Amino acid sequence: MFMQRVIQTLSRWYNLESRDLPWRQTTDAYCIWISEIILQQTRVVQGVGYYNRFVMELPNIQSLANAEEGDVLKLWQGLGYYSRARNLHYAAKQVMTEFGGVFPSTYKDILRLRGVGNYTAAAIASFAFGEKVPAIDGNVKRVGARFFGLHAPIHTMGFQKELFSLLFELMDGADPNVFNQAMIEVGATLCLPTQPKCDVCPLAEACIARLQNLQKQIPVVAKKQKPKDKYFYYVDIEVGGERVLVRREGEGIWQQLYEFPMIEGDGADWDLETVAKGLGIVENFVVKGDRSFKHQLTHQTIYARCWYLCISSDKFVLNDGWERFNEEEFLLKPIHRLMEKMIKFT
DNA sequence: CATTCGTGGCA
DNA sequence: TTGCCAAGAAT
Repeated sequence: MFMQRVIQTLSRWYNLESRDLPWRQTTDAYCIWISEIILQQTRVVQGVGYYNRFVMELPNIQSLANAEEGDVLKLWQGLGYYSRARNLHYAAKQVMTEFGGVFPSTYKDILRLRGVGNYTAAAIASFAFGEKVPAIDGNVKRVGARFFGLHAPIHTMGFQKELFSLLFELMDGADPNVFNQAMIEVGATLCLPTQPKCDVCPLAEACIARLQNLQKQIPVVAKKQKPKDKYFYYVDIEVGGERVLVRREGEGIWQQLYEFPMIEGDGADWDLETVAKGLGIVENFVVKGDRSFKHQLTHQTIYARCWYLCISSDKFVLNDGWERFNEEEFLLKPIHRLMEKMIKFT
């Protein structure tokens, strides 16, 4: 049939033209799992280095389950969405306790793991175990919407259910591994949001959006809300050659990562005296520098100002939760990009 | 169903 | 400079 030939063309294109990526060299469910978590909302070029370091350092489920959470976070340093690292660690323990140390091999079982949702479970089940289940990520949503000519907004459940049904039917008889990988690959390299390369696309002859010239109208994407402003005032304190850090607690952003002592402000141009008092610093100090920068997040913009203080003596008493780090120790602790930027300032 | 989680590249 | 958003999941 026509569709069967299109899928053959897709498969042939994938085998000839797909990128050579490290996680495509293995059928080890553990490695594929690590790669899928790393690649959530993350570009391949950014994730590949993290993947190589991660599987080198923690090559199997046992080593990850037995690792310290701080070491797992350290491997994640700078990648963002740090709950992925904590969930990964938690899920490794799940595999040890709930699955007897053997990585689950079905979509249904894989879905039980913390941090593994619809897409990731389908990806692992099809890539590592050949299970027939569509893996629908952002790429496949775009490819599918255009290929089937779906006008529903891609973030809705209605779209998700219809696409799942259509893909499940389309992949009948195909190799689930190759089919899913190929759909993702088409989205990542050809079926781009703007300027899709329809002239070299293996799906072009059957693509509704292309046949009706609707590539600009499909997929229908919801507008994103504007970022809100937040103002963080940090102090970089040096005490006797050591720096002061605080570990973030609670439920918010960057939880369990280290940062300079900070108070949140309202946007007014606070002076260092006010910030220091707000942090409970009453000893004499000397200002060594004053740097500020803007940091973009998904739904907020953080305006951070960093002051570099030198506390004059060893009489300085650390507040509760404050810790001292020398340069060597400091680099071993999990820190995030914001911290790295600040350190470059001082 | 809407928000909240990072980071970096690019038009 | 600003906006967009990439191999999503949890709440």
